[in-house]
Amino acid sequence: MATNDNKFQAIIAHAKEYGFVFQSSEIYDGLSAVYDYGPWGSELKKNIRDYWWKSMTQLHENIVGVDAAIFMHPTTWKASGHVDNFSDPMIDNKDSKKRYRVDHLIEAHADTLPKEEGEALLDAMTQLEAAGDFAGLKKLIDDNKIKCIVSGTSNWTDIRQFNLMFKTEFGAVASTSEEDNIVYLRPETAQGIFVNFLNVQKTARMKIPFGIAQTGKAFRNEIVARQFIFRMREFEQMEMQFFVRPGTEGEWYQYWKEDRLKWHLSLGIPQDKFRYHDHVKLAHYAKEACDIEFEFPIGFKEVEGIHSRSDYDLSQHQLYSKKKLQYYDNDIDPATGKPFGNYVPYVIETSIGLDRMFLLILSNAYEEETLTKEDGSTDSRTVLRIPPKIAPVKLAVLPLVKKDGLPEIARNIMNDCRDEFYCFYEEKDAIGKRYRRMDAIGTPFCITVDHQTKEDGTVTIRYRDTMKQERLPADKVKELVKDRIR
RNA sequence: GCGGAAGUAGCUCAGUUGGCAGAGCAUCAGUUUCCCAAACUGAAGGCCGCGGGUUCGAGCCCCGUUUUCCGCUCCA
Repeated sequence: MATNDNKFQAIIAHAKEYGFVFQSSEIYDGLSAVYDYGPWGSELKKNIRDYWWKSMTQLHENIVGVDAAIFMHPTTWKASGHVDNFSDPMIDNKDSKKRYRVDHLIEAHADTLPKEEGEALLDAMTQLEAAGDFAGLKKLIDDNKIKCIVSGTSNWTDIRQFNLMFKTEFGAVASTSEEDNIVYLRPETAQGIFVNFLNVQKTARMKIPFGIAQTGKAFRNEIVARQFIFRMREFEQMEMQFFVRPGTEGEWYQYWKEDRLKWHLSLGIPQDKFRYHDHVKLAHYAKEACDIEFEFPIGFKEVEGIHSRSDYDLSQHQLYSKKKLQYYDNDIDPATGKPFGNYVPYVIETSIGLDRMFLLILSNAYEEETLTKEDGSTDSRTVLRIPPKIAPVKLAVLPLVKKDGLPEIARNIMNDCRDEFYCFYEEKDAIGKRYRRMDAIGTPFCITVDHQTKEDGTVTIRYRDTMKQERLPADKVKELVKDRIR
């Protein structure tokens, strides 16, 4: 475990040193649990996103995309349950360090009292809650001598609001009734899909079963921040909501559970680094749920969730918006011989954290390799074995020396290739050093232009993973790289 | 949120009893160099985390604060 911790620290240091991930606002001592992506990090992140997007939309005829706004009508979050379920006052016991929801704490105490006293206590709590009177609630806890079940003491902190969602004000001019103006930064992207369900279904003429994909930022006001980009206040999700006929959700859940793991394996990540974690405790709307977990240096952790969400979300929006969110199914039900007719579709969700996927790729790619040289001495190199198709830089073009016309030839090759994939040109320092620098950012291919190039038009191609070299005609380079990054 | 440890150049670190701010690597400019972190010359790079105190004098001692790391807690 100690070595794995070291590996995690090494990956974080490497990510910073080579321009993948920086702490946000670092010159102001940072902002907790917020990170920025640097030159190679933003390229890698974009490539992961593009690969996911393409495999979802372009390669599935029955999945289309949307790009919904981060701001949504506040009622969205009442319908989804985020406002009521995740904005409760919290209190900590100073002795046991145990944190409670205030209402749970008081309700538990009320259960131990005679019926009338208990109800009186709950009435008092409800009134104070409605008034937002935290001091009053604290006094209620003190007056009733409510104790922590762990420590058995009444040594409580002040009551604080637990805010899952970031709040901000909508409109340039402050309103007199501030509640009217509150909007939230979305805590998940899924709701942008649900509220657009009919828009997408009608305009793209989709027939069930079909899916809607979306990538985008989401925001959660969590309490503490650790574990680098694994858990962030601002993060990016890649979600797909798949709408199915009620009764078929079980088979589609199974389908997506398997299909999503195949996607991960298609990037060449070893299967034994993954496992499913089936949820035993389900959310009230869920029928089935599982996580795909990856073995990070900090242990097996969730990367992606597959959830069978029933018709909960669409039904909730139907209820709150008073708009029908139903689908007319023309297919014939073999049981009745008539069309299936109108219904609220069931939903299978696949939801993957882009930042976690980024960390997965980095964790799997990072290696400190010990090499034995020809003379028997040992050397080390740090290499990122990023799958070529998502590597930030695909090809480095290197003149062996920066004279004798070699840079000009290299520039021509570079210009020929840069339209097709990301290329990097460098003529500084010895060739070995340049190879190692490319290893450190995960560039899968380097070609070197030397004096022989001037005679027969061939260059050396050097492979990142094996460090092997071979010669090939310069005009074959583009096709070779294109083939390897498919 | 609680407890512990640490913040000196981009990175890794040294800094004597409290007395001129240092090294290696990396960076940049050159010279040299025909295939795996080569050599040489030169340059640049610092509010010693921040604020206060003690002192003739603080990177070093004292207090506070902040950030990071480790452990616990939390994580719909």
